[in-house]
Amino acid sequence: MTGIDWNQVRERFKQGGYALTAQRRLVYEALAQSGRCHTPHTLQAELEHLGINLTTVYRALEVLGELELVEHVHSTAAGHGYAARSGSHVHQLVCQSCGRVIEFHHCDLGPLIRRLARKHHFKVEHHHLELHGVCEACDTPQLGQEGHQSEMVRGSTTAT
Amino acid sequence: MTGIDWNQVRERFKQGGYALTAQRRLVYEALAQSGRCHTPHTLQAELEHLGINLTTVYRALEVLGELELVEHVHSTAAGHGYAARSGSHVHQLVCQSCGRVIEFHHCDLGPLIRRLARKHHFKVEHHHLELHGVCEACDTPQLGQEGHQSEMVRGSTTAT
DNA sequence: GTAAGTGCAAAGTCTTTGCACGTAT
DNA sequence: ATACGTGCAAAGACTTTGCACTTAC
Repeated sequence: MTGIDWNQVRERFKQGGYALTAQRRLVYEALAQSGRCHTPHTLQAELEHLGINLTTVYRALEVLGELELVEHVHSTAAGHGYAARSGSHVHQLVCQSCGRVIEFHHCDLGPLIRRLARKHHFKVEHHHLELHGVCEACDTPQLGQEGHQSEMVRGSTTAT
Repeated sequence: MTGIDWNQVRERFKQGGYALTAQRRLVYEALAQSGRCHTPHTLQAELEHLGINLTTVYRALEVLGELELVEHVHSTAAGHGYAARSGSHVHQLVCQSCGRVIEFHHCDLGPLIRRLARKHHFKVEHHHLELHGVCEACDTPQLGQEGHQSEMVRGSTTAT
């Protein structure tokens, strides 16, 4: 259940002029394989045993963001974080309970955008759409314990 | 060009159990009359001459947010900030150049949300939509200098 | 009159930066 | 071989908290 196209990732790094280091690969892998959103902190915690520094995680996320391999998510419940992204025009369904992220591409906002642009003489350049709610697993108690409960949500409970 | 319904604001405070103090009124007024998004920092700068503390601005914004009088905006260009909001289901057109915020209410996302909900068995509870671009004034150089160029954008250039 | 709000200063968080060492190309 | 990347520690930016004083209701 890996699903990461490393050749494509490698290519993306090359054309961006960045080196594909072990750390950057690990950060991306952790994000992509979890299928959830993470904060720099939770990613670092997950990669702790590999000796990866928090600073490195921040820097890796910055590079990955520039290469459009990860996306900033404003997950309201769990604070903000990052999630792996698959394309250039992507939106997310974010589970407020476990942080799971499901991407979708067709938002059908064209008509709305054209209407608003005309009405307000506003040149819309891009948009950000996020849907928040509860995923199937979290909505079904019996399925709820399917392993990795949100690292992210736990992580944000720093010192209550 | 005031347009603030103080009776409604007063009522909102009352039903929320908060006191409508001079400071809270000033913070809301500054936000609403500017029609732009601001950070706590820029708001405080604007209210500096009235002796309003940064801490107070933070606390006022928290209360105003709870009363749904202000909204958190993830304005990509200028960082994140707050903007006055008029209702309970609002979206924003944010000018990346001057921070101007234009609200709109009809997003027509119903069909999309139902489709995604069905497909992914996801219970969508709320959504966040923000459109970013360039407003008429900023797109028309001659009109560009219509007074208050973004306090916010300037503000974020803290120490370069 | 009393509970709630404010200002100030201090303490936390979260992020970024400088520098010497390590490593991918 | 060399420019780019990493780890560590320290600095910076942003936000929250404690406490005495003030104010709205």
